Amino acid sequence: MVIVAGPTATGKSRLAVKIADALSGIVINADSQQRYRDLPILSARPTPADMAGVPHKLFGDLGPKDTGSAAEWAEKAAREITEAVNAGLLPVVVGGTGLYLRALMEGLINIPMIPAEIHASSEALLAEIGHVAFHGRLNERDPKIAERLAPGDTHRLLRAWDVIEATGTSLSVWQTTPTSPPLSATYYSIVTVPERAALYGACDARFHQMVESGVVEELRVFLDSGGSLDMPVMKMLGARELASYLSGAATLNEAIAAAQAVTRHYAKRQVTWFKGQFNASLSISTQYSERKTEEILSNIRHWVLT
RNA sequence: GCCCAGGUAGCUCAGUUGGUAGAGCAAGGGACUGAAAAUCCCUGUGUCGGCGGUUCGAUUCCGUCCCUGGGCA
Repeated sequence: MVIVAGPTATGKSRLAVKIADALSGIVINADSQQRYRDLPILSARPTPADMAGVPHKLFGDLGPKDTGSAAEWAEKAAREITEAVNAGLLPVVVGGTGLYLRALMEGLINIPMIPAEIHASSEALLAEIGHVAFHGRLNERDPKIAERLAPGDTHRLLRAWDVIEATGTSLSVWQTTPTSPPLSATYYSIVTVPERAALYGACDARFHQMVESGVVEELRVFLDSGGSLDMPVMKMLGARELASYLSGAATLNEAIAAAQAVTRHYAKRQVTWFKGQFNASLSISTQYSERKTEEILSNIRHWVLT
């Protein structure tokens, strides 16, 4: 299968469609936020026109209150991939969520599901005693993992606590167990990493484009029809910023500038991830553009043959 | 032309009772093993508007000039 990865706003979706179109494939989403059914403009989900007759999977499979996870996604993706291959189609997985791609390509450590009550009590404890004390407690239970975690690192602290509570074994021990991917496959992976100024320019321009396409109205309608700020969808970049405009706390221009800034920050984090955590078959050092299509396709064809 | 208030980091500003300066944001680097568009960690030299003067020493005091905003003519 083919993987198209890279930071946001680099033209991954268009490239994926080109590849799928040329090599009779289907596109499978590996972007955590584009899985949400709501707010398609804000998540930069491909429009029906963008999809250009190519089948697209795992776009919009989550409701606004759902929380996805890398492992759960990887299993779904593995099913879609198997199905596609059985139908004689080339799976083209596209997205910027690095952890999702890792879960698919390498697998995650095989820890049993944490019971919801345990996670809830971990959260309650953290809320009650605060980060520093919580980190201290973790250090008593599981010093090996605690020393690697910053006291402010909410998610990882909770995860480590959940794991020791639910399994009695340190997450650091679990992390030494071998991982295995949900399916065995070979990958041709492409990563788009443009030079910084171009990347940021693209982020800014794309958010501007979203405004022209009606994101503000999209969010207004969502919030007016039962959506609220504490739902998991609202971690979409720009959601809070635009909401503060809608509530009158900021001007539109301020909201746009703030949303562009968080988008840039995210893109930067992605660059760091793909640089350090992802080993690509082909790295493209600019935005994707139509002119590169032939070269990329011939690389893929060559890979298929070998 | 006159009178105020300013001119300090990319931006908004603090500050130094004279010993060459620091916050927020921006920016840069990094981490990442079932919330990942999440969650974190690290990084602050800049002719303190220009030129003179006083002083051992001036970003700080004095003079002058330039620039910006406001007011009066």
